[in-house]
Amino acid sequence: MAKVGKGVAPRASAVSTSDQVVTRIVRGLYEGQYVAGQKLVEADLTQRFGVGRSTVREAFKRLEAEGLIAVSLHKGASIRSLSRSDARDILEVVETLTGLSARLAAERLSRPGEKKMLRDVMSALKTLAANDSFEFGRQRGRFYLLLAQIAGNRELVRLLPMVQVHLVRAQFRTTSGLEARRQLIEDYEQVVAAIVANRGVQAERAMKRHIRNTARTIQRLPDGFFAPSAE
Amino acid sequence: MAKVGKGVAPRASAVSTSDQVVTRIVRGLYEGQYVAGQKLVEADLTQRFGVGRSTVREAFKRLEAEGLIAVSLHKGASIRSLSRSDARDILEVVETLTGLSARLAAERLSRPGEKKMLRDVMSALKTLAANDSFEFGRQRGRFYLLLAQIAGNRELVRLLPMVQVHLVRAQFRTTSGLEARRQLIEDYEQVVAAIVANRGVQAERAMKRHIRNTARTIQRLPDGFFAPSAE
DNA sequence: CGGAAGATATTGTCGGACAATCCGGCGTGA
DNA sequence: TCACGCCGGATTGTCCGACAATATCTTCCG
Repeated sequence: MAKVGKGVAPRASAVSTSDQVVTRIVRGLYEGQYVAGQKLVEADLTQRFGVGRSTVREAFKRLEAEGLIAVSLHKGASIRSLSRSDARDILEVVETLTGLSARLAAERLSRPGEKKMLRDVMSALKTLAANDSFEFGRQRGRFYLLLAQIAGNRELVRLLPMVQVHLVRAQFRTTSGLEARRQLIEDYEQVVAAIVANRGVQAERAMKRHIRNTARTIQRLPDGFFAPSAE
Repeated sequence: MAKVGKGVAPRASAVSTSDQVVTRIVRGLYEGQYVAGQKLVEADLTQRFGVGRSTVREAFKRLEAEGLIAVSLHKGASIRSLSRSDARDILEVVETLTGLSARLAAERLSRPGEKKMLRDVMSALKTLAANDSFEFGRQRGRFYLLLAQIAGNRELVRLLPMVQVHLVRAQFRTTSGLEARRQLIEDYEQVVAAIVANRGVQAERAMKRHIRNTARTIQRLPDGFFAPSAE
């Protein structure tokens, strides 16, 4: 064991530079800084972030594996843009994964702090609903992550953020009006109520219903919102 | 990984060198060439594969995002080894995803060639059951991929191979005796039967039951097969 | 025998180099 | 005018070497 010496500095640098690049790009996505389909030029990012090209390329590899960007040989990286069927496919998967999350969370809710965390996230959502769109999106992501954590399934924690809720959100963020947010919070309330009552099946059903409603709303959008179908 | 689509394959060279490295490492996993927990040293792989270090590092990034290896800062990459709860978590997720796959495949089975493909994969599995363990595993992966394709959900096609069935298989391959393979084929037969009969719910139930059985078998293994729990 | 100081190995990141490939513009011919 | 093919710049894919930061091994001393 290494000499611990004085006050252990909070290891802020437990993240590699390429991870930081990933974070910054994802944040840019959330902030609407990138448009679906937009190209990401290596030289551009190396300069903007002040890092080497290898670092940017490693970040690209990870973002590609996570489905946030598309990289084609000799043509470079671009923000992935979804066709109508892509959106449908993704939301079908999200439906089952978040459903599983909700069910397991209800079945395994045990530690006392967890109920409080749920309440906190919900109240934060309510506060933000009228305000900033960006922070509301972040908080929403935190809600899903919290469910996965309460569910006690690390694979869900790993997979859920990777499932491109980012992207769906980024591409269709413009549509989430104030009324939609009220509906969303109402849906979440039902899910949370079922979870704290340890009713797994009910929580799963409520969550799936919510995702299906979201999917229906998105599918009603005109073609202009989607990339041309790849089939 | 790819190479399953239509007959026309004009993109023979649509793979970058780092993708080839990924493929070779995954193949090595299937072949039992790597042990869970084993370290992957960059210099070693650069020499063995005759590629540059950046290429190997990019391959690592992707393998890490897919959950096949674990990379920690300044300590390098190693084949991910699963604790008992990791295995449980992964199989819970696999259960819902393959269940969804089976249900959608049953609901959307339409093109006539698909029934034939299902039959072909099944007969190939039966042929291989008594023989090579490696090829059997490959064919098994092809079965799941085929279901996702028939389901017509590209996100499933993208996610399923990433869900580390590889790893579960690599780590617990030794346990899959001949009797287990017969049982597996029987389970698959039921799934296929439900799919060609367009009975979605039934197909999903059969598939989930199969995965649960697999999980139960794995959980019965002694502690020595697992990495020490990370909680 | 334990543990600390030093030596060695490995990784993280940068910068440069070069070939392969893509893309946009230009000229030519119909 | 339009189609087509060629050309040159821009961008990517990959390799190499360099160096600092960190981890791991070795050795020596009390």
